[in-house]
Amino acid sequence: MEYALDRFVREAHAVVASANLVDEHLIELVTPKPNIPADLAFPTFRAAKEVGIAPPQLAQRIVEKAQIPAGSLIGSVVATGPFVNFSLSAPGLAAAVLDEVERLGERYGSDDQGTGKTIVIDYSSPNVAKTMHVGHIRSTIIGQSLYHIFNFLGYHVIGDNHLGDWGKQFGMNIAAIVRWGKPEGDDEDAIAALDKLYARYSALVKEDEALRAEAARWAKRLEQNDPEALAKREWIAELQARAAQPNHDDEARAWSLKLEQGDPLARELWQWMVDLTIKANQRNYDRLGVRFDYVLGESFYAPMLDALIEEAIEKGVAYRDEDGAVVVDELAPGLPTFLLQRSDSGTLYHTRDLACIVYREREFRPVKIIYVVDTRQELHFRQLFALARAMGYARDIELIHVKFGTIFDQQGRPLSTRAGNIVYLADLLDEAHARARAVVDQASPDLSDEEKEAIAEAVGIGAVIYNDLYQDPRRDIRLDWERMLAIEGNSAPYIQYMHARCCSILRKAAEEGVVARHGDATILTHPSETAVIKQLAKLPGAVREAGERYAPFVIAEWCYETARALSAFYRDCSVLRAETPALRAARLRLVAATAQGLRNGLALLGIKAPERM
RNA sequence: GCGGGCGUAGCUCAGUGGAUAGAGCAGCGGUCUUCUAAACCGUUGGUCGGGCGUUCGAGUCGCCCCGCCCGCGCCA
Repeated sequence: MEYALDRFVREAHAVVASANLVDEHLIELVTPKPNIPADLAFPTFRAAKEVGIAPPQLAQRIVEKAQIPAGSLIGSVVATGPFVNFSLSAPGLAAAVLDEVERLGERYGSDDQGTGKTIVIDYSSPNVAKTMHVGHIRSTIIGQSLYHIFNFLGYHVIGDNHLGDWGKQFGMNIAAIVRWGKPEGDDEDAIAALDKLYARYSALVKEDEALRAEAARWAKRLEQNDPEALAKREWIAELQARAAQPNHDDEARAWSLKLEQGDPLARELWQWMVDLTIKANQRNYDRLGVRFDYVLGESFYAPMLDALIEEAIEKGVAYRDEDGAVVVDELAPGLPTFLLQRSDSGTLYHTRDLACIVYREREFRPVKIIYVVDTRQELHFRQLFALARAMGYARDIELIHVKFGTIFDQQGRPLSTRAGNIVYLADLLDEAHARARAVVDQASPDLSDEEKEAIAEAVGIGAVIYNDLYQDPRRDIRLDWERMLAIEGNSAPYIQYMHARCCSILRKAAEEGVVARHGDATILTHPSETAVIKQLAKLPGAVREAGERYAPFVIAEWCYETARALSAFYRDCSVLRAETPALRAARLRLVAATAQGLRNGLALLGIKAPERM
């Protein structure tokens, strides 16, 4: 699709080309820094070298030969040293952009580049039988935003919540339930109880590990004829005997195997946990505006695994070692080996993820599969992608791991039940809501309680979402409530507030019976007006860039810049008390368009835009 | 040891080969009888971790160091 700025770039390109001084392939246009009074620039350095004249001379000659066609969006072309600087025609841009926004409405900024193509996004993917905590928020929020962005770019997007509902962790859960009994209570309570059981069981596993490690240490000292060890011979033998007994880890692994093999009790407990978790998570998803097209957990792929393991062996990318484990050796230089099957015949997550790729390829024929997963799993995905390719799968699919950093507590420690520093997602959202509510109560006491609640929810949740989307997600982050729930400065509430101000103006205009529809946009030439219009014009490009970079923060940045531009306009240009009725009408169109643009941008982030705050 | 990531203002971060490196927070000083003060204005604050190189031009690309984080076959 060609938007106003696309046309501007095309026209500028044509102007340079038509001077017949430089080759097409040497024409690269760049966006100047904000302090340069231009909207597009052609740096002539490389072309000048090719042509054999000094850059400033070349720039000068291009400008001399430049012919701006009638109706062009180019307002002026000047040579500034070695640069050819193009400026937009403010009236022309205003007319074009407002027209586009009004014509496309909530589709303004969308594109058709993805038409007919499918993208699968794998996001959120919490573990079953665990309460969702802040650690799950990043994948959920980034994934949902990417869903909106690619959808807006015209792709058919499939969102899949790849639940962690299989594997040894369920062996642990089941073993714990068998040992200590099935928790009672409602969904959330039962899951909280399961969290505790799991922690209790892992502690035992850790103890076992310590025991085996100690036994091994003494065995080694014994081998080396260490005097102390020799003296404690009997005690060591007893220690080794204890360590050699099947322990909690073995028990868990056995239960996970039983689960895979369809043991009725294991299946029943597993199903109970899955249902429980899906129900409990739904409330978080509803609050965050997160929706999935599929919820296919790891268990879904279980029936495919045996055949795939055989296939991997037949194709020579894997082999069964002497213990019976199926091993995949270096698929590429420096890529560590990994397993597809345990020596006790249980499967592993690589196996299930491989099956998942095969399934998605067959069912959805996507052009991309995007995994929104913690950066710590980088190696896993490199191995997985290499394996899929080595087996001949996903030849025409781009496999993409969108990585993000880990959340640590304020002291920089990992979040863990043992450290007791877990922050649950629901608690975070509640706190965000409460803080926003306090501000609403103070700022807008006249609103109904119902309206205040809705605003507090939109603003509080918006703040949380924005906090995860406003920057490049690769860095690790420290849990900081003040920052996560920020409602000032570069934050969702600021953007929402500017949107609400637009709505307020439009509401008052409607009350006064002012009609905006036929306002002449070409009279919007005040610098603050032009700045807002230029921002609006940038949305389509921001959406494309966000897609190319898998980076919602590009949209967040656009929203913030737009809100700031609106703020300056709000300060400099009165709408309802504009100097003339024509100006008032034109500004009303601009305000309506800005509100629309902000709504669209926020929607791509998954953030609501209340009309009042 | 090998692999990945990060390092830009006191703090959190933009800056994807171009012109004088930008925001927010925090600090300091101002602005509500005027379309919502969740706002606005002014101001303080930088050896872009260090070095060498490539280039007309490097925060950005390459190499080498330094620091921090993460990962590396029977967990996910």
